[in-house]
Amino acid sequence: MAAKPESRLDAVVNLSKRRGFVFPTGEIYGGSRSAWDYGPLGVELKENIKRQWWRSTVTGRDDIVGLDSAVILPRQVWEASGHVEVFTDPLVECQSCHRRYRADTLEEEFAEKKGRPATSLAEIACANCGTRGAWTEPKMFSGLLKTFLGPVEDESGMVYLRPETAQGIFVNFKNVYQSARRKPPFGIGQIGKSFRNEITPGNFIFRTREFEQMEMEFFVVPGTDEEWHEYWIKTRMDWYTGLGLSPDNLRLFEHPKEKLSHYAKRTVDIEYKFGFIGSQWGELEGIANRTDFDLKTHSEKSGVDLSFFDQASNERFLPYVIEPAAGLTRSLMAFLIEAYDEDEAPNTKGGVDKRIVLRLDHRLAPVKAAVLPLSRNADLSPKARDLSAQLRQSWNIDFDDAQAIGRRYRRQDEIGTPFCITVDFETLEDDAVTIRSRDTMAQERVALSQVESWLATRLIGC
RNA sequence: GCGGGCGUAGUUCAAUGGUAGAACAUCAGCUUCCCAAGCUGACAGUGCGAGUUCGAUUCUCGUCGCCCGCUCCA
Repeated sequence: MAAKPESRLDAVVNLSKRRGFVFPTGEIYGGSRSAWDYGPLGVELKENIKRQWWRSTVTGRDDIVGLDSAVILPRQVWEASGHVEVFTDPLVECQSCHRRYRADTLEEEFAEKKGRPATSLAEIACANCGTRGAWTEPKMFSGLLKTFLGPVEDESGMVYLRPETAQGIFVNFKNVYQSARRKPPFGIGQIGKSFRNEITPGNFIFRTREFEQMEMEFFVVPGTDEEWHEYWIKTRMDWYTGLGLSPDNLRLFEHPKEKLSHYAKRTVDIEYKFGFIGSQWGELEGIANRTDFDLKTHSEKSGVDLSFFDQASNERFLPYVIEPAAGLTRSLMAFLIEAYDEDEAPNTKGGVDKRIVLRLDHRLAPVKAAVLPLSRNADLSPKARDLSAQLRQSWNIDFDDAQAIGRRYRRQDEIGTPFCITVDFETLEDDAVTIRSRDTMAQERVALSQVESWLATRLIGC
């Protein structure tokens, strides 16, 4: 492989394509920049990330339960939540220099500067080229994706694809706390796809129109919200570092007050140093204090009282919400970039070769172990196949008997497989195999009967 | 969406107005083969569409996609 990775990011994109982690969607028809497809290894990695999130955020706790709500919700949900309004901006373009602006922003800025509202856009000059009033007609741009339900494609059947999974949680708030017998502080977690009509998708899988989120809404007693917010910022940060992201590549970004979302009192992003051209850093997760905005607006608009009755104080209250909202596909990208490593390994010619290793946490590795007969051989192959069939009951196991053993090790290194189990000619005599570790390349002789328990103690949490 | 750049096997590159070649990768075979070994062979490409032309991968236009810069980014 003639590799000339200009950056870690490029190297990871290259590897992803080559080894089947991520493919461009609809590639044979020229592709669609809205999304990416996850190949055999990518889907395993993605499932592993989900599993870790679900365990740490839902099933591993006694104060959080799970939910899987629909992608398409009643239209009123998005009208109530404010998304229909906030996601729709009137855009105009300067016909002289082609720069685009939000029409409402232009008017606001004009009013601020002149101390009076503009009579029309014609009065406003382009900040870029100075041309006055050369604006195109304002065009409404909506960040929400639409589709139609029912037999007729008209306004009445128009529905939105969810731009966040959170609203499915809010509208089910009462269902969940009653059926699951919960009271604040408690949370509801959900993993699923969301859709946003991004103007500029890009940076590999970083920004796509179809993406996957891991969101949790944590409902708390008002007044305790700020404390819980801090708790979740720390807890979520620990999750990323616990699965291998270096603290050096992570940072917190506090949203400035004036730029907060329509629902938020305070938002802190966890950012990862992706190495993009320009800003380097990209958001992995936003942790927002959504106050009681959502429950309040849904109570008002639906007519269903979503407040919670507290028997101790004999009062009803609307819980505040702390929301850690993580981008699953973004974290997948971060884990890949973090894990990517090149080191040197001796070759048979007495020199050294570059070795590409994905140093993924064992819990995230798509393949946990590979069973490799030293040689494709009537004695070794069946023995190796039996072993892999046995281990496959517990883990995702690869079997490979093609080409030289050294090459097979390198192939497994490249996809982050923690262990390679080699069945060799001695195995026929001593019923033992060699287990080689990805990170150290060290080998250990283990009895066939002990292989499963040997792996089990090293693959805890997988 | 606008402006600029780019699009040749899986990857990295080459060549040409007369329908493309290499390396590495992949696959098959041989070799008792422990860190990308050797030998033999195989698969495989001009993003897509139209136009000009006797003939287009090459020229032109459109389209799709990628990269950079704007606009947007809950």
